[in-house]
Amino acid sequence: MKTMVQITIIEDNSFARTAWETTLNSEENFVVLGSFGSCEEAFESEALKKSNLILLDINLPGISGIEGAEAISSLNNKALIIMISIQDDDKSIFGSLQAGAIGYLHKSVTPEELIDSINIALRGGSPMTPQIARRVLKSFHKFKPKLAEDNLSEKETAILNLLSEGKSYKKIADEMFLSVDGVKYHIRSIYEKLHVHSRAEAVNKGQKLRILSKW
Amino acid sequence: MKTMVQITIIEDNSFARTAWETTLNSEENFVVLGSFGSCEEAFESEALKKSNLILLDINLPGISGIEGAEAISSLNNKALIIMISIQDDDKSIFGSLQAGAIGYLHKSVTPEELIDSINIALRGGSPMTPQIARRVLKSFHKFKPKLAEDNLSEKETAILNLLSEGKSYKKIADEMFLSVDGVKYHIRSIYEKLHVHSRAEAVNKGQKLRILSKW
DNA sequence: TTTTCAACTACACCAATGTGTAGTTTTATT
DNA sequence: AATAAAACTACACATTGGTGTAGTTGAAAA
Repeated sequence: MKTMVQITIIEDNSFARTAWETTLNSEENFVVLGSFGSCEEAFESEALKKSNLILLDINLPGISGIEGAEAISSLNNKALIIMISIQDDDKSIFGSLQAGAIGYLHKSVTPEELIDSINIALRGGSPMTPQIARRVLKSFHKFKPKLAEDNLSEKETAILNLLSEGKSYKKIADEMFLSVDGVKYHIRSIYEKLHVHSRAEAVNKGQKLRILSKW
Repeated sequence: MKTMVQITIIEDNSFARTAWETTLNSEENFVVLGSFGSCEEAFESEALKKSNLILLDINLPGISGIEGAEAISSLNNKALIIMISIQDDDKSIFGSLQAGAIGYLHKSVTPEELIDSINIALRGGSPMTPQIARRVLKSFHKFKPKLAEDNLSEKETAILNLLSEGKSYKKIADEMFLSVDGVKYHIRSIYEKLHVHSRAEAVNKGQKLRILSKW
């Protein structure tokens, strides 16, 4: 017997659940180990631990799909988690991805698409609709303020980076060949441009606006 | 005449360039407005400004594809930029996405895949290979340290979030029904766990480890 | 040339921060 | 019940940080 892909389904709508179950079971190398209407039920069985792929609905009674994904990935971090949702708001999408999901499908997937998606996941890919992909990519785009004046200058960006490393005014001054008050001068403008009043806030905003590098 | 999709190609390998050009021109609703061997050349022409889609190689002589993407998206932010690359390192991928690209293809794409990808982009999607998608999604996953001890407790996480908002010890103490020294007590452990010695560093690390929310 | 402005330097001052040390209460372990 | 660890509270103190105000300089705009 070939190596089977062992799948768990968690979805509260029983029609959808059984539909997927039969679709997947009719594939040669797929077995549905368990299908549940809630995370709570799933956790009582052994299916989760043995599965190498989990289809997880976002909208579940009790423990939500996102919370579930988090729990599952700490229980069995080898399992690939694919979320299936009717929502496509930022919270659902990014929450899921942060929780460890590697794919995000819309509930309207056809059986063929579902099977393709699972195969993509097994091959190391990330199945998702192009629209979701765009949402995700957008979150990487650099923030472009309307007015050029709102942009930090090169010097200011450099100082913000040093601030983010926790360096004191003195150290920054030394590194940038400025007086301590010169550093303060620039920091004043940084704070003004970012509308903040402390290093911590500035660093936070710098990250969110992708002024500070993230990788 | 139907509305044409106006395309610019920037790719230094002339074989690839002309191959794509002919592929795309043979499509009914695509026109290649210009194809160039470097960003410098492209910027001298009007093609870029008129295009609504740009295929951009990453490895270019002179101005790199990433720098080019940045320049192009500030010149013409309606244009959809699809990167085409043989590299798949983090710097290339995330640099491109940050620069404003909405898709990322491997150079080995077939003509059919290229056309499909362009259509996906035009429909508001983000064409990319499943493997690239996985890389991108991975960057969202929460950091999971080996030892549970290294994890911040719920209270610590809450405090770190307040720190990131620039709140003073006093304010945090009030909000969390603790004494100022109680807050300090927790901050000591936060700093110890994150190996930092200041708010700014802690916020920075918190963001990088995805302890602080990014959206 | 005069004016303007950005880029500094300088000083002052209080609030906030980081850290050492120590004591108390609560919670979990044995 | 005894003990240990975690979760605080408390105090002290040097350092750093944020901000107001003001003066200098050099380069660009009028």
